[in-house]
Amino acid sequence: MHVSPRIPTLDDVANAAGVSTATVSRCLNEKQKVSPKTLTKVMEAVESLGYTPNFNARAMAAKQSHTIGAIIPTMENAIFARGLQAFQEKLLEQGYNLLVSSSAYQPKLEAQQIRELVARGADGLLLIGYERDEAVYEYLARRGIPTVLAWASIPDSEHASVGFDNRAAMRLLADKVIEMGHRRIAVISGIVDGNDRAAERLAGIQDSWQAHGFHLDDLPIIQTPYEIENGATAFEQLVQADVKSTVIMCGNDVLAAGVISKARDLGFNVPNDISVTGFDDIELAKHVFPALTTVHVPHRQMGRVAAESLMDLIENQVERVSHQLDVSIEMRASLQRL
Amino acid sequence: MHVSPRIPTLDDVANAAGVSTATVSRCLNEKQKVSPKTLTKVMEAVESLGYTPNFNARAMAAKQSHTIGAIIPTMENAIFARGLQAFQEKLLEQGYNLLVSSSAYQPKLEAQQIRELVARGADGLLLIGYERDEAVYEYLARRGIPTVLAWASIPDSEHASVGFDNRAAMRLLADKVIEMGHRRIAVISGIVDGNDRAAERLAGIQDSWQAHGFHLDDLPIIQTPYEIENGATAFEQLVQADVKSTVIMCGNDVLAAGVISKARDLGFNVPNDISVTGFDDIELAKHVFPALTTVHVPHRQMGRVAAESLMDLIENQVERVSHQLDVSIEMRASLQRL
DNA sequence: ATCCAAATTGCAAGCGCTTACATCTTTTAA
DNA sequence: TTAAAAGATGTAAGCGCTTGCAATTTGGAT
Repeated sequence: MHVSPRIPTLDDVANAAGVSTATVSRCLNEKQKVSPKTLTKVMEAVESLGYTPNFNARAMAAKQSHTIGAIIPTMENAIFARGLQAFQEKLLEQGYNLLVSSSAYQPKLEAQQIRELVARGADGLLLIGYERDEAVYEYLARRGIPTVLAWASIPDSEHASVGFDNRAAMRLLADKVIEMGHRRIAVISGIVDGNDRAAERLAGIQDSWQAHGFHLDDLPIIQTPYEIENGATAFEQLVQADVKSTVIMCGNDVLAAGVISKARDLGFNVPNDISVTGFDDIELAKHVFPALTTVHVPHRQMGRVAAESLMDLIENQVERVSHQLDVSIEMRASLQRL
Repeated sequence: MHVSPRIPTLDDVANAAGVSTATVSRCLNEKQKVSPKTLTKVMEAVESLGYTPNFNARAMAAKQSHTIGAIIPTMENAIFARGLQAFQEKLLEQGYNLLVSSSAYQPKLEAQQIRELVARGADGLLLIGYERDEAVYEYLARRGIPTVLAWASIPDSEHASVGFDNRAAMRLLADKVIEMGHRRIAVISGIVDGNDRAAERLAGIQDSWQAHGFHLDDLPIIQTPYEIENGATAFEQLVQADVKSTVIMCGNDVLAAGVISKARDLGFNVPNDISVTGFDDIELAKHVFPALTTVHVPHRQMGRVAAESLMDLIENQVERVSHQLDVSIEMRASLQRL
């Protein structure tokens, strides 16, 4: 179908401009090392030939790709969108490109994609959370790939990280819920297995619950993947199982949105009959009805700081640092004093 | 910081296994051309060295990357998520990888990212919609990059496409709205400029409006970027401008969700006081209250078919084809008979 | 004019892999 | 037993670019 068109190379440009490939390369990468005259000449040739540098060749020769890889658990909902957006913007400022892939919350897939990105020559990596096979970290260390972990705060300081304490944050919210008089809480959590953020959030609720003198056996918990539909289903199960709670605490806003939706379908008035809380404070949280009480996460700041940290690791070879960001409780109508 | 660890190469593996690099390469790519004995030997070496092929080198030598690039207008909301997911799944089945970037609805940025992906050696491209500078298409043609356009049906058949007729679909919905007795419609559209889907959807409403004998001057229209917050704001503007409409037709579900949210805040009962419609039928549509009447788009099918078409273009060098998929109107509670 | 440092350029060696082609082994069939 | 076919492996030439180093030019300063 295609007539295999000849794609212009550095050589072509060099010939057209009557200089060596080295000079052309310099025009493209270190303009200041080239005389203005030559620069013009070369750029004209580039222009008229429609030359675009071959990325693979460039990365191979230069041994760096100016590319950062990020692997996020999902693109299906907006959880990571804003943070990643900020991350990318910051990277672009520094002349780096971002390659994103999604692991669908599957550690195996994530490991595979890490290798893929490294094989593609990523100069650095952004990973979500800290819980993963030790072999993965070893691999990264062996290859010397600067990596920052985000969306979580890391217990040990073995890795660079930018995030917040999911456990403490959720505990804060749970404390507030209990303070407001709630004594029958049900939890709809994300799948805890292989997801440290979900696990910590759940633990935060449990911490609070126990600290207030309650027994873990009296805390109903459903785990389900982060999807709006699953939040709805989980709530329905709770109702069918005749669990009487005054508040549903959800592992994130997406689940909470599902709960609110289903609750209304089933004739519950939120928050009069039952309160609901979320986590993340994604855009949706303000727009469900009633507006969602949730934990506000500084997504954009996290993305920005993560980018800066990573740049530091890569370019300045600085030591790993961990940034712990502050979160806050966003009180909205979905949570009512009992 | 890093001690620049030595990363194993094909050569290392070859030495370790006592064979030539060519043989190792064959073990990795065309096992059947190698004796079982050598294969084992080589694979062991690969294993013990922790070898991972260098993607850039491979792509350069083989002149193909087994990588497909996709540029979508936004990752911020779920509009493209499901379709892209299906697209990727299909690609993986065929041994291809997907590189995604987002153009933020900016044609300039899209053009730049197209070059970027091509420079990275993408074997093919998935683009959204058809409206773009002719120069871009020329560039693609010149480089011989197989491309399929999705989420729209293409008027001419110059390009391969997989999508649906946004205009006809929206017109169908508008017809229904008018049939249900609505005579005062207000439109909250996406930004039409540089977005053919948005433009066609708007045109679809106008088609219907005029076909029913109304005058375009009597059809209030607000254009705003696809964000939930913007839908809310736009509705507020409509109210403040004292536009009395019985239904708000939105360019997509995200805008509609914002409208529903703001309408409630302002004391409107949807759909009793005012009806709302969307487009896309993303997951959220079922879960807002009242559930959103919208145009159902077969996202997953579109993704799958797009992948198949692209594979065909690339591997079988078949001619371009256009697939037009069927959409349907999803009647839900947000639209009420007048 | 003359010389030297600084500024420009070119040369050529890779970067890590694939693959056409040549070479060497093994198998098969007469 | 032997020659030809088939199978397995090796050789080496790139793929398109960057970059250390050498060669050349330029621009003062003397």
